[in-house]
Amino acid sequence: MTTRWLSAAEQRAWRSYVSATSLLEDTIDRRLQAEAGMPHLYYSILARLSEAPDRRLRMTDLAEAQKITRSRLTYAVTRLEKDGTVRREGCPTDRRGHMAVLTDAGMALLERTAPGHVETVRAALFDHLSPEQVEQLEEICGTITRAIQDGNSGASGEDLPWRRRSCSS
Amino acid sequence: MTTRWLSAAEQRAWRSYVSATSLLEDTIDRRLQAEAGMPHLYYSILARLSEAPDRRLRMTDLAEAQKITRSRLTYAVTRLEKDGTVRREGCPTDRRGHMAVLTDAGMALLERTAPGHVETVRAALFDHLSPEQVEQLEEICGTITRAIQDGNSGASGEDLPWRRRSCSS
DNA sequence: AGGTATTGTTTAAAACTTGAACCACTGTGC
DNA sequence: GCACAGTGGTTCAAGTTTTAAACAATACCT
Repeated sequence: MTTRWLSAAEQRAWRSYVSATSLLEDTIDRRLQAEAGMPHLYYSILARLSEAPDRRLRMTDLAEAQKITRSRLTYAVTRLEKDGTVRREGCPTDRRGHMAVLTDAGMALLERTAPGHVETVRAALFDHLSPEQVEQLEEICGTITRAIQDGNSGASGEDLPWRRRSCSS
Repeated sequence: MTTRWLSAAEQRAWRSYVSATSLLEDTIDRRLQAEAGMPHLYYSILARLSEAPDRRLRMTDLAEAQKITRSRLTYAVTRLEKDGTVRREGCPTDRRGHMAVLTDAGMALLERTAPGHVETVRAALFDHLSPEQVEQLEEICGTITRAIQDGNSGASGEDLPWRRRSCSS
């Protein structure tokens, strides 16, 4: 079967996408590192916890929500625990389980750094997008997510673990 | 000054963006790791070289194009050289300089793995987007890139180096 | 009970990033 | 010509992160 290469328009869009996302991720990481002392992944773990009922989540659920391996999450939470932003608690209903709990210090850190983070996101995106574009963005990203998740459970059947990590850059 | 939080629509779009981009980057990395034996960054270095005149680029230019530090690029190219996909050559016009050159083996690897890569990108994006959405995506990503690049040279004046890495996840 | 699947951690190795120091060379001003 | 600031690129050591493969403890099923 012969390859269906990208059209010119698709290539332009793809390149634009790759550089924009990588630039933006760098920008966010830099800012978060400076102000919260942690990269985006760790910050987003805290943010996720802050929205969970009782500010706590099972390790496995958290890993799944963040789409990372449990091993990786264990490492991350260990570090966050050292920072004092997260605490582990045993799970009452399942003695194998552990909950990651956002501490008050963690919540305080979020409250202190969220404005800067939002400012970054605004400056990079929303201050320059029309309301229509915001909707378009959501729609497109939703499509991407659905495409990947359907594709994954379908074709290869594989789930976790995964490696995170013209020829379309 | 009080924080301008994200509107509901902006939050939805932002979350959608974050999970889509991270999922997609994972998917691409996994596939490229499996088929080309390298993560996306390295692959994209090869791809970039393949399009340059004479399949070669000055180290600094390459670093700038990829938006990474020279140090990081040195590391990457060293690895690619071990793989045999890139070779270093001295620069004829500036004896300080070095060119990274895509080898025949590197080109062959690209040709062998590009179809799979394109397939990944198609399956995740373009097979599910209308032509209008493709244009919207390009436009939005262009806006992001411009916003970040203008913002960087303006406010803080800083350039390189940078650190690569409710509270908006 | 006995076997199997989950949960989460540990471990050791490998991959990567960073920042600073550094050498070789270039270009500029005097 | 010659100091001298600047550029191009690498090296180095330290630190961070990721991975895969065990592993122990517990739960679930029959």
